[in-house]
Amino acid sequence: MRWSEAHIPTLRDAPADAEAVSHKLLVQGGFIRQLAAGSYTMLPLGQKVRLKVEGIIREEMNAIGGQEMVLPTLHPAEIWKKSDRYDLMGENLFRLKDRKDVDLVLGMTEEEIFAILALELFSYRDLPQIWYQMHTKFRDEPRPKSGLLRVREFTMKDSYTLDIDKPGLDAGFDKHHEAYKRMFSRMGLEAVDVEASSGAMGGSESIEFIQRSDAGEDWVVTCENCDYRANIQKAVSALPDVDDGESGELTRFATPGLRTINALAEAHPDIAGADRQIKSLVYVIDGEPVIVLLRGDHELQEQKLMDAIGAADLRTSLPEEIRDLLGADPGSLGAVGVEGVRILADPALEGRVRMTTGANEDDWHYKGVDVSRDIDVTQWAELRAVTTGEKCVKCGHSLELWKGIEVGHIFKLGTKYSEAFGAFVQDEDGESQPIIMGSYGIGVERGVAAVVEANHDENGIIWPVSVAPYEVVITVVRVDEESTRAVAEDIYSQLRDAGIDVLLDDRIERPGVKFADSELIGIPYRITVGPRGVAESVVELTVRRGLEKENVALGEAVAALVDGVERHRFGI
RNA sequence: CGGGCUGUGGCGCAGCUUGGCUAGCGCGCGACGUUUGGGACGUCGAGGUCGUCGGUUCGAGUCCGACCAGCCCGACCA
Repeated sequence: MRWSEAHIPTLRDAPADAEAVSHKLLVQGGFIRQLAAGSYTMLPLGQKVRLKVEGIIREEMNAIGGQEMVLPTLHPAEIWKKSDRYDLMGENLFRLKDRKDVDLVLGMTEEEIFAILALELFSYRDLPQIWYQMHTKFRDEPRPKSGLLRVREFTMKDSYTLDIDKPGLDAGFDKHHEAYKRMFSRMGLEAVDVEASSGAMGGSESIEFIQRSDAGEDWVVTCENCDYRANIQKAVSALPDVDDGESGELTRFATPGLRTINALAEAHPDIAGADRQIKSLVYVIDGEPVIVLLRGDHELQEQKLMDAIGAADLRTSLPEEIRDLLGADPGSLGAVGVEGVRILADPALEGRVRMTTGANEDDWHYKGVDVSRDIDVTQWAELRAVTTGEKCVKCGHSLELWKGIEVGHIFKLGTKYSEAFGAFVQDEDGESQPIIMGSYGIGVERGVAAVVEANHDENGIIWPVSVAPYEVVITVVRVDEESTRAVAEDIYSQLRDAGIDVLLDDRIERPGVKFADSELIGIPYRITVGPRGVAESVVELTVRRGLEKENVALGEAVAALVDGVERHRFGI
């Protein structure tokens, strides 16, 4: 492409409120434009990158036997009602009506539709299958943000495995796991695979791929020593053993004005250090009140609570609801003797004695609480949030907490959707079995943004060759100079003939502008052709990463570029 | 949904407190000329329903109200 004929609207002034670097650089470089909150145009440059990312994903999906198709994004609401997700997905699901007043939704993921396609499978002999598409997904996000990192309309590669049994599912899952590692590495990411919560998708095992970045929204826990890594929504840690001594007598005592864990701990350090208190929280989960118990110095990880109950919706209780339920205000709450309410407790409380907790009467607490004796725990579940420095459950070394971008997520779904839609096949014995599904997603544009977050410097983007909009830019220093121009044109056609994706900067601009623009938009190789070099039969080769320059003899330039590009085209 | 902020040529902003007549600045854009190995300069020029609606006023970009949109901080996801 000739730059003079291309639409590459670079901007010198960045959007002032662009928080994420990728957002700023993609806008400045003329890759994307915002239309509305969470709605972006891919300009020619952006679309080229997107297509390259899709190409990598497609190659790796096909390599594991994936078959690409395209499903509708406009779905009858009825289908979503059938899988129960019409309600489950809440406000995030875009809903609309057609002219006949029929309820429709815009697809936010497509387990349902693929399960319906699976109705055409009848025998275990038809399995396994890996089906996928790359298509638009719609999500009415409460808060789109950070440019392409969190949007309402985006391209997702979503694939689904269909298997007759658990080993089949495991195999399909592992294939995806490996394919995902290759994809991310090929596009220039160092995404880490971590244990994750399955959330609203349903399913058992799940792994997220997280690219370390402060622009991200996910917190990841990793061990400094071993291979333990998990999303904070799932992460666990080892706690030092506690010796409370002998169980004692349950006793009420007055605590006027002491409404917080800290206040109580300060007033009664002997019996009520934060780690000797029971923190009692009241939530409303899917409409039902639930009491959540944690050690006083621990914080609740809400996703764990959702997962423990298999809940779709969660909120903290209102003060008046709490008063109706327990008869006291927050600050004096507890679960001792409470009946008829679901009580979840964190394992850090298991077996603890001589604990302190609220007595469900304002300004009164209990001491000498023996958890197993005094509290009727309905369900024990990992609920607390891991913090930095706690110890790894696998090896005992310290855990680190860091922030990243979720670029991919793979789930073992099970039979939820096949059962809902009746996707059964006959097994070897002629028995009808629900197809076991797995579901695997990658956000394409988010991937593009993550690449930029991970590959840039103060001058702009540094695209890996594998996803660069152009692999080489030829910067013509003096377009008006006949001989210079002729040399540039010659290199241009040679590179094109060699199959290189090349951009010829033939704009009538000063050199400084061209250098700056080529660095901003991040083309990995630049060949500078100017009268000075041409006079000596050399051109200047610049590698974007590091901006190191060297003069290359005219006759060798094309070969050097082709070699460089081809060595990095399939990943760095 | 709660909290904070913003809306003025394509982009980035000033003007608003203290209404006043032709609404400015930088970048970008067009023409001409001089320039051209790191974001040039001169001259001329094009381009704006001041987010929308309503109100106050002789007069509203400026004051008041409602609404809309966008951004940022908190609860969700590729």
